[in-house]
This record gives sequence, C-alpha cells and structure tokens, in this order.
Amino acid sequence: MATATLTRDRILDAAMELFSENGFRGTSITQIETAAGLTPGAGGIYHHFRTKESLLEAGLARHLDRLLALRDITKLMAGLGDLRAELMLMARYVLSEMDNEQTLLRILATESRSRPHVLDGGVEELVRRSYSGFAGWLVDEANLTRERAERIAVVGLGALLSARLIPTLFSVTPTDVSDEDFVKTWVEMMVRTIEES
Amino acid sequence: MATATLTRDRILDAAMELFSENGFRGTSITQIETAAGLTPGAGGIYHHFRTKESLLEAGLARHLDRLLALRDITKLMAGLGDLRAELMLMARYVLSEMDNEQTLLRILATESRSRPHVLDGGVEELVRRSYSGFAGWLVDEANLTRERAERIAVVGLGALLSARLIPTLFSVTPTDVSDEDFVKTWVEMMVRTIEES
Amino acid sequence: MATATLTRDRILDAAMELFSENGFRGTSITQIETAAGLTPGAGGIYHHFRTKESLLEAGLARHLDRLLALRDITKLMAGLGDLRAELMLMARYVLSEMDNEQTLLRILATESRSRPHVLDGGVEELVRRSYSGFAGWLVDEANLTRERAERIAVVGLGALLSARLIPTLFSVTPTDVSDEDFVKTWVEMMVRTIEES
Amino acid sequence: MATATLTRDRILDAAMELFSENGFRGTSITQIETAAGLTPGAGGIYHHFRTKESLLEAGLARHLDRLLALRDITKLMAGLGDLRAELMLMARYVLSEMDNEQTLLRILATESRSRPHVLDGGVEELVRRSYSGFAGWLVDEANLTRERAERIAVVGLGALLSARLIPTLFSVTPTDVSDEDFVKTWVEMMVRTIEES
DNA sequence: AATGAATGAGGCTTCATTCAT
DNA sequence: TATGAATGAAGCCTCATTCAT
Repeated sequence: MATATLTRDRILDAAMELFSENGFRGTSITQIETAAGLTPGAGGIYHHFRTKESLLEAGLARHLDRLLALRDITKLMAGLGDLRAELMLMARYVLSEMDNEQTLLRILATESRSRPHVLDGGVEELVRRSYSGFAGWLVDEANLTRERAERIAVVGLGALLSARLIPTLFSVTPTDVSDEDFVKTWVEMMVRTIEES
Repeated sequence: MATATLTRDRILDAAMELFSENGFRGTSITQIETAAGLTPGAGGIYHHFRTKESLLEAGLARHLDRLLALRDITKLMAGLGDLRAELMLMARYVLSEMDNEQTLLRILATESRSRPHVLDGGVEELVRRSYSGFAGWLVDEANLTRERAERIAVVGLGALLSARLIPTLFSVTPTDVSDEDFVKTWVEMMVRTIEES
Repeated sequence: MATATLTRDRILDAAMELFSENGFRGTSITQIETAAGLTPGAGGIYHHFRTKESLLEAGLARHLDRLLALRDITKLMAGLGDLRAELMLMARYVLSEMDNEQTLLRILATESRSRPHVLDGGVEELVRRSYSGFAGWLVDEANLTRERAERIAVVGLGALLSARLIPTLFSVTPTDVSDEDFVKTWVEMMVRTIEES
Repeated sequence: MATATLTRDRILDAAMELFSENGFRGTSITQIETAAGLTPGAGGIYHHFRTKESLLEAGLARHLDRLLALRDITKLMAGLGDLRAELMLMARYVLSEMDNEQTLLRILATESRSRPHVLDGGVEELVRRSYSGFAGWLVDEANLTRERAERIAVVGLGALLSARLIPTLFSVTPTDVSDEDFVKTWVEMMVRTIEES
C-alpha cells in the first residue's frame, strides 16, 4: 500500500510536469507511464486514476489545496510597523510563490477554457482571496478605506503578478530590469501612493 | 481569385478563433473546415495551407504584423503637455488593444512552449518594444533618466497588462473594481511615482 | 491541335518515366502534371486522358506497339552464313533492346499482377513471339528440328534476358563480367550446342 | 507471449503475401489487419511494428535470412563425380528455390527502386554469392579457371533464373517447353560448354 | 485547352481505454 | 498491482477526379 501511494504520486508528478510542458492534449498516457516508471502503453495508470482527465483534476486539486492552505502571509507581517519592509517582503513572497507554481500557471492558462469543470471555482477563489487579502492588509496596515485599498491592490498585485506571468506563459523576457530593482521600484510606488492617500 | 482569397481568410479566421478557444491540438482540421464553410473532412484546407501548423504560423504572423505595424501610440501623445491625460489615454489604449488581441494572447499562452518555432522572435520583439517604447515615452515626457524610466515602465505596464491577462487566460475576475476606477488609480500611482522622481 | 498532341505526348512520357521509377500507385497525377509542364493539381491531364489508369494503358500500348512493330531482326540476318557472327549480332541486339525498354520492364514487373487488364495479351504475345521467332531462326539457320530449336531457344534467350532483367528489376549487379565477355561466352555456348546437335 | 509471437507472425505472413500480390503501396494496413485476424482499422499492427515500412523490412529480412542461411547446395554435391547428375540437381534446386520465393521476387521487383533502403545490401549479397558460389563449384568440379567459370556461371545461372523470373514477374509463359525438357537441355548445354573448355 | 478550387474516399497513425493474465 | 494485447474512434493528410471559369 505504501508502494501504491508512491506510485500514485509518481504518476501525478510526472503527469503535471508533462502537462505543463506539452499541454494536456499534447501528453499521452503512454508518456506519463514512461515518466512514472510504468510499462509504456500498458495502461497501468488506470489502477490509480479512472481517466486521463481525472489525473488532471487530482493534480490541480493538489496544487490548489497547497496554495489555499498557505497561512495568510499578510498575517505574518501584521504590525511590524515598517511599511516599506513589509511591502518588500510581500513582493518577494509573491514572486517566489509564482516561481514555485509555474507548472500550475501553465496548465491553468492552457486548460482553463477548454476544461472549465476541472477548475470549478477553486482558481477563482484562490485569485480573489489573494487580491482581497492584500487589500485587507492595506486597510489594516495603512489605514486605507476598503474601497481605496481594493483599487490599489488590483494595480499593485497585478504589477507583481505580471512580472512572472509574462515570462512564464509567453517564454519572453520583457526587460532587463533585475528582480531586485523591480521590487525596489514597486515598493516605492506603493509607498508613495499609500502615504499620500 | 476573389473567392480564393476569401476562402483563405475565412479559414484563417475560423482557425484562430478555434485555436484560441480549444487550443491548437484541441482543434481539428475538420472543425476548421466546417467553420470555414468547407466540406468537413475533405481536406480542402490543404489547397490553402500546407499543414495544420502552417495555418497557425500564418495566423500568428497576421496578428503580429498588425501589432508591429501599429503606429507607436506614444508618438501620438507626445507633447500634449498634460501628463495625467496622456497616461490615461495610454492606459485605455493598452487595455483596449489587449481586448482586441484576446485570441492572440490565448494562443500564445497555450502554444509558446510546445511550438517555440512558430513564434520565433516575433513575440519577443513585440513585447520588448512595448516596454521600451513606454520607457522612452517616460523619458521624453517626464524627464526621467532612461534607467529609472525602464524600472517604472516594467511595473506600470505590467500592472496594466495583468488587468487583462488574468481574466483572459484564467477565466477569472480577480476583483470588482471597474475599468474606470482601475485606470484612475493607475494614473494616480504613476503620477506620484513620476513626479517625485 | 499540334500543341494538343505535343502536350499529350509530354504527359505520356512524363507518366511512364515516373511510373517506372516510383510505380503506378507511387506516382500522383500532380507529379505527372508538374513533370509535363502543366499546373500541378489543376487536373489538366484530364483533357487528354480519361483516367490515371488510361494513361498507363496508353503508355504501355505505345511501348508494345513499337516492339511488336519492330521488323523481325532474325529476318535481317537470315542467310548471312556465319552462325557465330549472327549469334553475336542477335545477342547484342537483344541486350540493347532490353536497355531501351527498362521503363517498360519495370512497369510490367510492378503492375502486371495488380492490373492484368492493362496488359491484356499484348505482353504475352510479345514474349512468345520473341521466343518462337528465335526458335524459328534456329530451325532455318542451323537446321534444327522445331522441337529441339524451341528448347535451345528457351535456355539461350533466357540467359540473354536475365542479364538485363536482374540489374534492371532488382538494382543489383550479379557479377563483374563485362558485356563483351558475356556475349562471347553465350555465343560459344550456343555454337557448341547447335553444332553437335 | 505465445499469442504475441503468433500474432506477429500472422501479420508478417499476411503482409508479405499481400505485398507480393498488390505491391507495398497497393496494400493497406487495414487489409493486413483483416488478413491477420485483427480488427480492421484499429491499428493493432502497431503493437507489433512501428511502421508499415518496418513491416516490409522485417518481412524481407526473414526471407533473406532464410536464403542466406541455406547450406550452400554446391557443397552437398561436391565430389559426386557425375557432372551431368550434379548439374541436373543444381538446376532443379534453383528452380524449386525460385518457386519458393515467388513472394520475395515480386516484392523485390516492385520495391527495390522506390525503397532502396529496405534492401540495403542484403539482396546484392545474396545474388552475388549465388553467382560466385556456382562459379566456385565449376572451378572445383570441372577444373575451370576462375575467370572462365565466372563467365559460364553468368550465362548458365542466368538461363535458369529467367525461366522463373519471367513467369513470376510478368505473368507470362514464354513457351510450352516442360520443366523437365528445359532442365535436360540446360544440362546438355552446360556440359558441352564445360567439357571442351 | 488550361486553371483554381473543391470534394469524397481512403490511408497511416495515435491514443484512451479495456480485458485477461 | 502490473502487463501485453486489442479495440474504436478520431486525426492529419493525400489523391483522383470534377466543375466553373
């Protein structure tokens, strides 16, 4: 049974990796079996998953669960008192989380339209929670009204996300600005906007 | 010849639309033929395109050509004198251009990794040109150093782009902030950052 | 009309050449059109031939007509008096005729079984006439009985034919014996057999 | 595994038979599947062969292996002492081997030019070895010089081969001479040529 | 007579899935 | 649980042929 679980996980890892690289349709069950150490073409996967699609569902669920379970980082930083430092932490945290989830991002971008049911709210919830979490933090830490905080959050978090979305999804590097400089500039922008509010 | 051209274009339109909706692999030649008014399964497409993939190439080229040919909007606004107004125009322009190119965005996000050769520099060029064009405009209009302008451009343009990337690619609406409010806030943030530079 | 005829012939030549090289099925109408200087894929061939198969029929008929029309070479040599010389002439003639008809040989070998109707007796007649013509000549020139002449003809003419059949049909050179030596040996064999009869 | 091997062989047999009758191109995978007892059109063949062409390769290899492995018949007859008898055996052996290999002959004649790579030396080796084997035997048994033996071998073996090549490849019977008479005459011709050397 | 376009049929191959072992 | 084999469906592409111009 231990083995069973291991196999299941190996399959899931292999599948998600391949899905992210070649897309769901571009990945064959045989490829996944090979990558997972099963006999290619023998259908061994079907002892662990009912369907190719259910593999995708399980893989996505695993990613989303992890993300939804992350302790809200805004809470960690609450009340440190130094807005600049907190913002910088926040920026770095978002960037690194996006790096961790490249696989997920790619799969979502590829499959979210053709397979809406596999997402089924999970993604929507995750994204909205992130934006509103950030907005909430702005309310608490910077004494903004909810409304104003929300607007600033869309712009600010959007800027952060795009810095990773574009390279990850389009295989393109828009500029040569370093991460460090990017974060510094972003923090500055946020601070100026917030302070004068 | 009139017919020929029309058919070719109808095929191209149908194909790109379907590619954007179901992905390249998720779209069959037969579907495209049907959508273009040809007999399904008869291979009529092959009188106009050598390969399914060449269809994708031609379609992408058409989009990219159009975008690369766009008169640089920054030039249109140069010297109007009102930074706020210019920024607002710019923001609206970017958002609307992103709306026009949803099809392109989706295809790029789906295929850029599995079919790198079909992009072949065109996308990279387009993206980098956009960022550096915006940076250049900041230099001219706001008297920023090139370096500073570039950093602000990454953050600013990124924020703008993400406002459309996320809904378009992930079928998700992150917040309920209206476009209008979003633009207003973005302009404000940009102005504050720029003016105090 | 002159042009028409020329085009027809160009088509026929191109077709037979391609059939011999790639087989009937391996040759597409489009290839033939290209080789004949017509627009590829436009179906121009159908103004000259009803069917791809009728093209083959016409081409074969042309070859067979030519061969059946050849003045019987045995008559040319009748009564020269020198058996050796006559045999040598005969051998050279057969070899050279086989060289001229490589195209025909290849097509026959490829298509005679799958398309028996296109031959329809013509080939059988040609072959049998060749063998019996040679036998007849042996009767006349060497005073053999018809029966004996026929047996010798099968062996003798067969030896000659195989010298070209094998390289032409199998793309193989069985030995390094030169044509000249081959003919000399063949004549010698024939002479010894005939003289002691 | 037992089944597997059986299926594989059934496929191979069916394929070679069909190739020989209708040519490689004239035979569809579906036909082969049907003939081998698999579901038509289901692609079951691809569990045993990577490609239609690899089927041809495997089939040819099987034939060639068998032929190349045949104990050299000339050795069997060495030193019997009776040249006539040995020649007659030889002739019958060659004819019967040609009868066994009709399938191979037809496929080679059809495909050797359009698919040279599938033969790749094997056929050339087989043919040349046959001719030189026969020549070698003439050297040993009839005290001929190598050079003379080779010339006689080309003529003699050629005569034998053509007796089967022509009917097999062109579906034509050149004469009504019986096999028995043919062999008798051939032996006689060989003997006369050899003895007086 | 030639061309551009379209069509119907079919061919090779891939693939998710099932089943007996 | 894993494997070898088979299957049905579908996908891309080719091609002979027809038709309007």
